[in-house]
Amino acid sequence: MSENGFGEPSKGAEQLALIKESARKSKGPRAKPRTWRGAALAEGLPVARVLVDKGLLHLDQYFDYAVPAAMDADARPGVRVRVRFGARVVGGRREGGTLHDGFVVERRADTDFHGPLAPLAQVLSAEPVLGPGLLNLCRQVADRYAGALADVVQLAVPPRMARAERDPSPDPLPAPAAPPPGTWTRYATGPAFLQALARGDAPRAVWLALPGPHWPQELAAAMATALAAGRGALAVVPDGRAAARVDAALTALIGEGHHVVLTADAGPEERYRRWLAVSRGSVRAVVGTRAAMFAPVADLGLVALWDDGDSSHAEPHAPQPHARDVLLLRARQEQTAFLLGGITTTVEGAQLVDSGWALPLAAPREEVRAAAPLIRTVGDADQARDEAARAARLPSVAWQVTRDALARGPVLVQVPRRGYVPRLACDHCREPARCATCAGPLELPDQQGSPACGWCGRPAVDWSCPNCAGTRLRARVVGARRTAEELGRAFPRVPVRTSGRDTVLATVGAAPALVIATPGAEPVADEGYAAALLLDGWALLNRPDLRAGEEALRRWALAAALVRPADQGGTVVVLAEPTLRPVQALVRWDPAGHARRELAERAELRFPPVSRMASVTGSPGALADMADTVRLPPATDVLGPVPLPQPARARRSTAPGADREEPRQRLLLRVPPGNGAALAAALKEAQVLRATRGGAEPVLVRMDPPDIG
DNA sequence: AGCACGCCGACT
DNA sequence: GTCGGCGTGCTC
Repeated sequence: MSENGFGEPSKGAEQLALIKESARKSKGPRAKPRTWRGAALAEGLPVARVLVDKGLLHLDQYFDYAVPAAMDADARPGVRVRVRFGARVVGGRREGGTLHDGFVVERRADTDFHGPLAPLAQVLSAEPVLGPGLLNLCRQVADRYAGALADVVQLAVPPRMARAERDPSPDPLPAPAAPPPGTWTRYATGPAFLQALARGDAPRAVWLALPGPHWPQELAAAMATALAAGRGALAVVPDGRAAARVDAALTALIGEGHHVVLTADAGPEERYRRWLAVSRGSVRAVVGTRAAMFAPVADLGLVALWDDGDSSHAEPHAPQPHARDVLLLRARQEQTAFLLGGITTTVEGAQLVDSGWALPLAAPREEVRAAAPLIRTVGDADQARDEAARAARLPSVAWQVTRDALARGPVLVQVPRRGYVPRLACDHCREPARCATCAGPLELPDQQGSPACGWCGRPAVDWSCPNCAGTRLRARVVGARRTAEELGRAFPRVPVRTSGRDTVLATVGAAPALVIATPGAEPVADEGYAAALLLDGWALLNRPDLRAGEEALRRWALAAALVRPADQGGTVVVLAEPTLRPVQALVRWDPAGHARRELAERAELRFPPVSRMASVTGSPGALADMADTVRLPPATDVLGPVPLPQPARARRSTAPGADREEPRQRLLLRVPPGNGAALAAALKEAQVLRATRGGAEPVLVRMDPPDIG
């Protein structure tokens, strides 16, 4: 092995001969590695199989590179490297080619590439960040979503921070003692689930958490039990606030040093430092937000996901994997326990139970009654009878409950987002009002202004409802700030706190206060809220979305779960029709029943998640070409194509020529249960074919699109 | 995707 | 006679 691997004369001559030989087209699948330039190669395993970091489907394969002797020690599987890629052969020389990042996935003695190998340009770091387990997971996620491996790896491996890498990680602590079951005893099968974890088994449960403040401790106890059994544990939660609560609970249970928190607010370097501690096996428990779903926990024994209905669990970057699916893949691949918890249950959660893969983990009825607040509804009929409501935007029940509760503690007011810009609907039939010209939503731009289109800005003159021919408009939602002002005026001696998009409060004290919050930004009250007003009733339910009911129930229940139990006077007033299914589910506090009924309905209508779906988006021509190319599984339904409305985009089209773009259309593909993988594979194959063929316009493929009307 | 090779029209 | 159109094909 030569110290300086490059340019040794005798070897250089040999290489030249090999280059000439290669021009004669060598045969046989196991060619000995040959390389350009006069590099001395690593002696033992001179070939590195490299995943080149280019998110291109038709380059979704490994490339072999020669390992210069000088890089032999560092170029281990999993390390980051830089390689020259895309060079051309001119005469006997390689020219051009740009440097790309990549990962060594394997060291080999030989290659099946029929040609001379380019050498690795550089080993960026000797840290093996993409180990076999993580690589395998990324591969499965890429396949599941018809995406490119490199795209998934980019989501899974954080960017390198050299300083964090230099420092050693702490020595691993011995496993902590198993915690007592605590409030898990409130659930029928709670202790049994923990016992199975303690034995090192892999129980799987869909956990309908009781309302109230205990879920972070319960989640932490499950993790600590897995740790005590000598296994690792991973919990993914929707946001930093939830992560902080589980972190605090875990620290209280087993102290510091056993776990890390992986969230964005730690900053990139600290986050990478913690990630390395996990990757190096120093720490075996992780609490984090979405990206933590890939955390390479050693000997994983439990994966948990909290509130899988929260939209932040859907990764926005290609191929847009959902944390629930990634953790399901991990539970299967790594043979771990699985805990899908929430105040409500999604249809996907209900399906895991329905299929028998997971068991329901729920509390008996009397525990629910002891934990849930009293729910009161105010429907349209009540509001019509209520003169105070018409004058003052809030029904008198809400005023009474608020006044009453403010004597005992804080009151939470859940208001819809969007400040002062209420959208408009037909006063008679409640159909959302749309612009006659562009079908955009009609809005009231300011308090005194006249209604206008939110997309094209045209004023709505002579509006009439296409549904019922009504001519009067009403505000669909009351702006958050306005409600806050009104309530503040009504209770002048009570402090008003607001928590929303820009300023999210984590907690509020036990003293009387009005806490105005948008959905998802509700602070936790130290001793629970005395009452909650849920004011965004039909704004939530009116959305043209398959999940509108589930999502409304989820947001209401999350807010209601912060209120004291009914026997301590906890009351929730929800402004919504009491006959609607999600409203009834809230009143009876039966989110699991709601999810089961939604699931049954989806099954009947052959909607996801019972059937699997993919959407293909592009110009009409490109879609037709894609349809000709793809070899779909036999039982595929092809729905559409339908034109896709282009909201937002139309208003701020900055790209030149954006407006002469063809209208985009969407094709939906639906397969029966069990054919999702075949559909993904077929779409990926067609994408590769089309991209390789050249000249074809790209289309966007998305598995399990979340936004189908 | 980039990037270069390759085979047909209007220019010094 | 050449410069250059972007069709086609490859990237270890």
